Amino acid sequence: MRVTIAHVALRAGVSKATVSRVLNGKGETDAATAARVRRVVKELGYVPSAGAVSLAKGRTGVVGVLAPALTRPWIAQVMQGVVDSMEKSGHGLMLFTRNLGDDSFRRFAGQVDANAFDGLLVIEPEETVPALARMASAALPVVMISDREASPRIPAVATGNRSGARQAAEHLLSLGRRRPLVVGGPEGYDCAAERFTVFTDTFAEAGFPVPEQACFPGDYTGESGRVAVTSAVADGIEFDAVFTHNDLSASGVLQMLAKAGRSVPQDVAVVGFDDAGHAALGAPSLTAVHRPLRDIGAEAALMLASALAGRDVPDEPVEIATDLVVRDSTVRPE
Amino acid sequence: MRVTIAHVALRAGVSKATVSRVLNGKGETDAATAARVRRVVKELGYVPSAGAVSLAKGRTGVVGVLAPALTRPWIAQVMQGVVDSMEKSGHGLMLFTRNLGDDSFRRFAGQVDANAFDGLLVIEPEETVPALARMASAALPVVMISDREASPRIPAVATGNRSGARQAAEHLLSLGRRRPLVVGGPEGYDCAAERFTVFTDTFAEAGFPVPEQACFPGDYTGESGRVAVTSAVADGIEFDAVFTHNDLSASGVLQMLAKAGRSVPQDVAVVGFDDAGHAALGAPSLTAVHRPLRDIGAEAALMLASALAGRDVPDEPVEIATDLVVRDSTVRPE
DNA sequence: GTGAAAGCGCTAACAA
DNA sequence: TTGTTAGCGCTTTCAC
Repeated sequence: MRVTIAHVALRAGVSKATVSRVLNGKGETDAATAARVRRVVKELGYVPSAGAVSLAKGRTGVVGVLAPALTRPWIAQVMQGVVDSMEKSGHGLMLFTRNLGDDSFRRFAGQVDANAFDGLLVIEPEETVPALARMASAALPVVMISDREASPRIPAVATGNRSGARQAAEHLLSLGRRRPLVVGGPEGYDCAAERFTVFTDTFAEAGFPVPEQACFPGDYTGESGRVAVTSAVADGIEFDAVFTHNDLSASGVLQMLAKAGRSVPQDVAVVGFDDAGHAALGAPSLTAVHRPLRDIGAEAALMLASALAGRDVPDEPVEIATDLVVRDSTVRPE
Repeated sequence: MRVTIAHVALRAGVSKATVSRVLNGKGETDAATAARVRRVVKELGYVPSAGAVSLAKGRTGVVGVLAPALTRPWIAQVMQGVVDSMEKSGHGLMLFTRNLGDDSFRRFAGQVDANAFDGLLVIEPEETVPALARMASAALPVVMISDREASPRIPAVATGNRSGARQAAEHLLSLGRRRPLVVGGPEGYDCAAERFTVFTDTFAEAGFPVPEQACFPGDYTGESGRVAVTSAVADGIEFDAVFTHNDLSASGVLQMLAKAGRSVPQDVAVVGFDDAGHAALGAPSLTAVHRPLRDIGAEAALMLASALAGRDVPDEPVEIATDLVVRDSTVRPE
């Protein structure tokens, strides 16, 4: 049978209250008593029941984390940052993904209603923001990782979609490229929309608007990169650069450019996004917007821990700087 | 203030016990009473407190999941399978990684001692197996995902390290390759050791033992693939094939072979492992042992759910079949 | 400094 | 069929 606080109390010859005090460091306790209690705790291998503690304290020590899906490499990176940071602050983390659609979110919301969490950390909340805002206003600390316009009163860490897209555009412009192809992300994804808008705006401001037929929707897979290049070539669209919204589709682009006989970077310069995994590994290696994903996750978790500790957190979204890592796909080494 | 079962009881004009019965479908309840209770529950938006329920029932509805780290793509895939499957079975999942070393495991073990979980799911337990065995024998259901020799009494799902390594070797042998280079994984990783042993054994059995200098340790990064090829070439080691322990190091290999002027697959055939992400995307695309990672995760979660439901689970490790996906890096399309 | 007692919000015997 | 009474294991007033 489980060792409970009652066993410890009995054996140490004190009351349960005293054991609790010693363990939580609350109130004054006689040094000798405390030592005795601690010895018995060790002898019995007593560990307080997490459930009972949280029922009594009204806090669970657990935060709920909601992510879109773990299979996209950048999210896995962010999550690792979150996990590490949360571990350090001593919080448990219950993981939910929205991989199975609405149902997934309902499960998450159900746990929230069941008071299972002290706080929430949501990655790319998208359409769930209104629901989150409601939870946040019910005195539940919420932090999100998102580039979306900050929702009122939900602290956020921005992932650099805007700054990254601008860096990519400026890099290509500085190389004299004027006619980029853009391979985007899925319709309805904010991150995709932002990267797209900022990139094309930057080109337009420089006097080189990107024509509509040079813009291809994508789905963050290699296939969408291949399709974009194939159809651009087939349609006779002229281009001297390609900006893709992630590294995977950039791979597809490089692959297809090779088949089409366009040399990289001479004929076409290619820039990817995220730099989360294999960007450095291709031939040619891929120039990419690097997002410090682990740091982003860790920062968000830290903010949440702060909020849980009663400290206050920045109102403004915290921007984590991106940087462009230049590799062979835009600048051939001399 | 939170709505509790007492509020519902009061408003419905029944006792808390009746509300509980209606909600849990236990015992007989008058249809009219039940309907009234349900109406009040809806009106008040009552959701039972997860903590209180688990304290009273002695079950938390939560399983602890311990993974090595999320940043390796294959693990992220497995985890997604686990998450999806667990969501369907209605269990919560607390995530821990061993990313921060011993400390991480201690935190996990602490939660176990605190009775925070109904069951445990561990990916690549490695050196933690003895500790897990202890937990398992304390009547806590444990399932692991591992190719390691099954620990006594811990149900396991095997990830196909052995079968995959054999498929890779047989494929290369069938292509007439006789002198493979092997780029392994980190020392001390069981998975690496198994892939290595099975691969070299298969070659040896065919009459072509792999010399020691053709075997390179690695760390699952692209860099280790580059280093292996570079030093093999520098040392004048002859080879007509490379087997790497994951896709990432295969990328490094391909990259370096290109620089060294060896054509793939004519001069050198390359086989990767996992097929978890970008294998299809290189130029040439990579032949790789494909592991159905999502399925592996889902299967393990299913087994755990079975165990939690009191059904019994297979003693023998469940093997999920791997298959070899042949691409351009071993067989040039006609 | 320490103990007794009253909860935290729920479930489960046992009666009625 | 339903209510009453004890807990689940801990924390936290309030006395002493």
